[in-house]
Amino acid sequence: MEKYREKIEQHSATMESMGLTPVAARVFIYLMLSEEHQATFEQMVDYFGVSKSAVSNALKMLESVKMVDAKTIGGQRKRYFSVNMKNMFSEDYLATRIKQFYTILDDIRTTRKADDDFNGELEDISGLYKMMLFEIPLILERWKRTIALKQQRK
Amino acid sequence: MEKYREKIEQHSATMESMGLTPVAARVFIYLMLSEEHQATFEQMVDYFGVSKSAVSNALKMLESVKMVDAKTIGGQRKRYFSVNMKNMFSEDYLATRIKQFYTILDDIRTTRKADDDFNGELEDISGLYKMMLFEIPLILERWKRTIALKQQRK
DNA sequence: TAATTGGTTCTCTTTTAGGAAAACCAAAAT
DNA sequence: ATTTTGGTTTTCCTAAAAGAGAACCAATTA
Repeated sequence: MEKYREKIEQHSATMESMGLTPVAARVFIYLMLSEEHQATFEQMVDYFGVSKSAVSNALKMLESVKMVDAKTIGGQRKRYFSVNMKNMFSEDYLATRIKQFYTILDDIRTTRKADDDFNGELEDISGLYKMMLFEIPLILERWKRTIALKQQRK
Repeated sequence: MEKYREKIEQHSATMESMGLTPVAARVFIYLMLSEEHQATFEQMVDYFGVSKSAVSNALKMLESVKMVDAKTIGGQRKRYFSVNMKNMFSEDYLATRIKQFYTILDDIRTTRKADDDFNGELEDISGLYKMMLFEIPLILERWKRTIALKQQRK
């Protein structure tokens, strides 16, 4: 893992810009690069030289947004944490955000009953987000099929 | 504008959860609800009773991400700020974020030359994001056509 | 039963972000 | 030439976030 220090720093910066805390960002990248793409609590505390609470809270946060999950091996108490790709930016998560946004737009549109150009724009953008909400599941559907095909070929 | 106080508070909470600062969120919603969907610096300072620097910085931030822009009227120095719907979540902005993300995934995939299941997952998710990058312009294209049609009917 | 392991939670400190207040500045008006 | 207008920038303060360190706790092991 030593050889990855620099790379972890670099990618973590990007993840921080997407809203992760410093330690959470590092843990996330670390896990993806680690042997068997999983690691223990202790390994991460040691590697980064940060406190147990920092790692504990980072993991808690990452688990809460489904970016990471933990498994035990052979009934041992120790947990192995790993990045959970498939759930990460789930349909639900995206859908919620999109809905939140066009809900505001629609409300503003009906509140200001002006029927001017700006109301038209509000309607247009709201329409775009609704299209997105409709199209995204279709894209995901197609994506899943390409994956299924890939699996078959193996 | 007085009658909107509550509504502005309510929607601003959502916008804050999407990453805007308190004042930026309020300015953004205020502008959409205001007469002619535009307002002056002074109006906002007065309405919210916050400092000029708070409003100035909020506007600076909102302009930098293309959510708001300013125009002058009749060569006057005073600027009228308004929400810039069409640019807001522009293709470029989305594209940059999406690229940032799959760039990390692709780099990690090539770095850990493991060729295991996890590498497969990385490739899958990266593929999804690339699909998105490809599909989004198509959706935008169709969206623009529906808008054009609407314009014609007027 | 005591000690160890694998964390979590609590309290305290440090860092950072958001905003206030005042100084500042350029353009326009007087 | 001075004052006013329409902001911007700088400095400072406060509050919130991130993390340290120690205490804690439940499960396991000795």
